[in-house]
Amino acid sequence: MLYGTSLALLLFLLRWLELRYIIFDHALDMYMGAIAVIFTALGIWLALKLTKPKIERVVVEKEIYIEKTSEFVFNEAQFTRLGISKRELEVLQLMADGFSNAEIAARLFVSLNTIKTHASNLFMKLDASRRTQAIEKAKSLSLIP
Amino acid sequence: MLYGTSLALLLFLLRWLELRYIIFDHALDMYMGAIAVIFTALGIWLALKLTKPKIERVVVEKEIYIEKTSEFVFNEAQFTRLGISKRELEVLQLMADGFSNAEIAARLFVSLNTIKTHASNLFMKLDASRRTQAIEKAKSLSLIP
DNA sequence: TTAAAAATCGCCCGAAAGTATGAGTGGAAA
DNA sequence: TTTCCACTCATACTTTCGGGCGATTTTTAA
Repeated sequence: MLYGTSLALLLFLLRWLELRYIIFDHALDMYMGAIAVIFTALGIWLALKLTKPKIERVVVEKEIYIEKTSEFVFNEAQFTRLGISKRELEVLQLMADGFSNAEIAARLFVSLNTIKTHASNLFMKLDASRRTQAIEKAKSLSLIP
Repeated sequence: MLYGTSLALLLFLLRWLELRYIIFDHALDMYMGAIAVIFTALGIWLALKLTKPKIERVVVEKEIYIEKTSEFVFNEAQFTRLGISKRELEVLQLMADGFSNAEIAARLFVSLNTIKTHASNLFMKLDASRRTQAIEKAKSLSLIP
């Protein structure tokens, strides 16, 4: 056992000496190699450190539900965009409330024909051909509650 | 002029010689430097080539406002209380969507008269005399969205 | 199987609704 | 002052709606 151990140690020593010799013999090459490795590492490090990260914009759509019970907010933008007049809006409102042209006329103290004209203009502006369509559209545009 | 030119040339020659001497004198250093530069470049190239592109995720929150059509809950109670039939409800829905009787008839593959009958029955049951009124009432009773 | 309910369709007629066109008035802006 | 526009009204005509009535055929449920 002792013999075996010493033999192994000797062998190790020889190996180490051999290695040292090789290293010594090829000192320049090793030096070059070391430099190459080190500077390669430096290059990698530099590249990783100094490259600008590619910015990726992730749009997360956050849905916000508006309570229908929340009080009606009139859409001024659509109102002006469509060029609807105040009087027309009144008529539209009353139409949506289920009044007939005659009833609207009476309520606004104007003639039936006037209401018809307003209605006609409304239909044009709202791109509708029936009062029900106009009401639908107006509601979806938040022109009326 | 000739004199000036030759003087300049001479100066250039001297400079060149001086440079060569320096290079020769420091050949090893230059060599090392070149290796360092080359391997640094190699490292950078390696890093850029072999690493996944750095991606920075920027989360942008976009708020989307959704008209809370909040899960329209059909009012079964009112539906049965008023004795409205399924077919009538269909007609009611299409009326609310702004379709004319003729359009509804075409959509449901029945005659115009049939739609008129359904409409008539609806008006009775909803205690309305106009389709706009019927729609109003139906909406308030949550029979349609 | 049978009665009730629902769905289908027809016809007539008057009342609304909607179209097209023209025109007068008053207030605000240019 | 003139021009523009919202508002008003009218006539004439077409289309759609809605009421009233009756009828047949499915479906559904007792």
